[in-house]
Amino acid sequence: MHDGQPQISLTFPDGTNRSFPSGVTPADVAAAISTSLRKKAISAHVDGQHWDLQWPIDADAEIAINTMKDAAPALELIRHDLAHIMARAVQENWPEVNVTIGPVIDKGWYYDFDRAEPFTPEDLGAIEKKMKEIINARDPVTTEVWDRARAVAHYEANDEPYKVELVNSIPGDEPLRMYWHGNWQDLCRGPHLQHTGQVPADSWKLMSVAGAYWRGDSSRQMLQRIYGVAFQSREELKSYLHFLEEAERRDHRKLGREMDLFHMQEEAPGQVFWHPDGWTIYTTLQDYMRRKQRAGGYREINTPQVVDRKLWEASGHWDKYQHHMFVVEVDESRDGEDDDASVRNTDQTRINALKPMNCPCHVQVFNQGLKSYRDLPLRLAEFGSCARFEPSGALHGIMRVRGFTQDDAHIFCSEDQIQHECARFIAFLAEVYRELGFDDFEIRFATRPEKRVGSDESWDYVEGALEKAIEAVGRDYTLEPGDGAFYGPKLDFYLTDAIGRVWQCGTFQVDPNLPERLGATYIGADGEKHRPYMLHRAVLGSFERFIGILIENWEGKLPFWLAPRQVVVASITSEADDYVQEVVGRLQAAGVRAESDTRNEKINYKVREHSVGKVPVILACGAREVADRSVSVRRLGQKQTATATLDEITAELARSATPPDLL
RNA sequence: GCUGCUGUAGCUCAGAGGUAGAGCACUCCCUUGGUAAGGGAGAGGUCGAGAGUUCGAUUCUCUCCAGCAGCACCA
Repeated sequence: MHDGQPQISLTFPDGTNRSFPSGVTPADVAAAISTSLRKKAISAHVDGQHWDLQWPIDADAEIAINTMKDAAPALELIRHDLAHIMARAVQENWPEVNVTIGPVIDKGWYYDFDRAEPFTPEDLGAIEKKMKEIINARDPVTTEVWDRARAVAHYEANDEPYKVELVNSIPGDEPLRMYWHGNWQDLCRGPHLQHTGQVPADSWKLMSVAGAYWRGDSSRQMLQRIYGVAFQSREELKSYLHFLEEAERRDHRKLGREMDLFHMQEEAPGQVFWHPDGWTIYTTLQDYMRRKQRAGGYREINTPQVVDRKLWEASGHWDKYQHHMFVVEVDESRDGEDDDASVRNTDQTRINALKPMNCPCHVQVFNQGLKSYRDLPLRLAEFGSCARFEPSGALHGIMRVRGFTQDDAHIFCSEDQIQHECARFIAFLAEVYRELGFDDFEIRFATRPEKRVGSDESWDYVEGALEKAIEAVGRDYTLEPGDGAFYGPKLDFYLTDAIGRVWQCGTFQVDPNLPERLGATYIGADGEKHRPYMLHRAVLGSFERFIGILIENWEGKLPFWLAPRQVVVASITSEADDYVQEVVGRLQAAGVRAESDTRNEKINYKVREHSVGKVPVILACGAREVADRSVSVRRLGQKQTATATLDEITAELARSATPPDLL
């Protein structure tokens, strides 16, 4: 900085500005304000861009200096520096390991390595130890801009092929930036902290190691990815680890087994064996949806499971979706007496597929008989059982399965009815979610993708209709440009569960394509044939997945009307056994799912067992209750008990057992 | 599908080259007990499937199946 150097003007968040020599760094700027700010500074925002304290500024700009009090940049820097510190620790422990990339992600970071042997949990411990040494060393972080040839030469000399590929893939007009932590060097966009000691020593943790493809491409090298989480304080780390434990406690696979709701087994991977209590939840939910849909103007239908390939060829699924379909070959020449599959007559083999979706079948229903514009909108609903051959690694409990049932419906309508049907659907979905205990949901609006069919005018119209529909019901949405289906835009509906996790359940998709492929038409007021639009829509998504979400949301303690076992009436002494049976009979007659427990066990034992089993209400009966025809009421999660007369409790529980739409 | 890990009693898990063990659950007996586990006894397993090495495999090797984590997938 000498006299005569060009000056630039920097504007601070409070609106004041000061002049500095061109090439000034945020570190200099902070120092010019105060020595304490220079010490506390971690990075800056220059014209909104996250800026390293060491990077020069050479034009007028708005500047804000960040300290650890600015949570967003602080977390980004901490996590990003930890990624580098981890990579350095790995290479110091195992110099032969190749480094690749290590970005910041939600809650932490990861770094991908190429190493012949897998990292073990013990290795993670060794890496953490080394990382702590690096942090304690308070190594200064320095940076330089290199030219491409130097960077390539450097990485070729150091035998780092992934870095060479990265350098070559960075656009030519972007500067290549090198960073050093002590002697360790990495190619990095930055920014970074000023020295490794600025990373909090005890608010991060290495979590796991797993495989990941180089550059996310399943045809390329599988690398080893180490995940870490990091926060600004130890308390935040602890509360995150607590959240993970909470999620584990709620795991529907564990609760499903403990509550005896369902099981799965090797012979039918990705498919659910529902037990009586689980099926009670399922049918209660399905009965509810059936009533809601009937009241909402839908007509329920049912269509075949096994359908000839001809229909799938016509719908386009055979081309685009075949690898996800269960294909069934049937030898039509067999007469049913020959059970030897090896004597199949291939000339007469007919190829069918289990339906992965209901839409083509629904068009078949629409296509029967001539439809008039007066029939529109025609809302056809089906609890459609579908089979999809999901990749084995994608399966997850009852949440991601190969056999499932959707609360599916297709609305056949004219173009000018789309907006109204969309608004009507959002209101319908909001009511269902609210009644099921999810008060809030989020809408994401996915618009036209690069690869698509249909004219721009048609996309303009349909996207406009959806947007107006969302506004008409007074909802916010987030835009996801380019994420729509190839045939039309869609809305996806996300709900948030009790511990803040977000689940996509509902969907609403506009489709002019399938009616065209399958030749759906209706006669308009003008007497001519017209092509209907088809609106694919679901509220729950699939029953299997939604029940999984319900179990995890409520930690198995479902609302009374959905609880499979609502009441257990337990005897305290065997002298109350007859009375217990009478109480159970009264409750069952009132529509409550009640059962008795007159086993030869103490009341403590029974209370514990049914509490663990998540039964919402336990009614205990001993000599006193028999004498005055009452029950002792204990509710799940409450320690104290209350006494109620048999009449009172029957009326109250009958009301609690009533589904929300019938109250 | 890919990488890694795992598969032993209904559940949770221990174990070792010489044909297996705990706790809970289950059955029976004693106990009639007032709100989260009363006491005793008993029964229960082709150690995921197949092949190989070995005198001998549930244990070691290979293949397959399934599960778990992540990645990829979720027109």
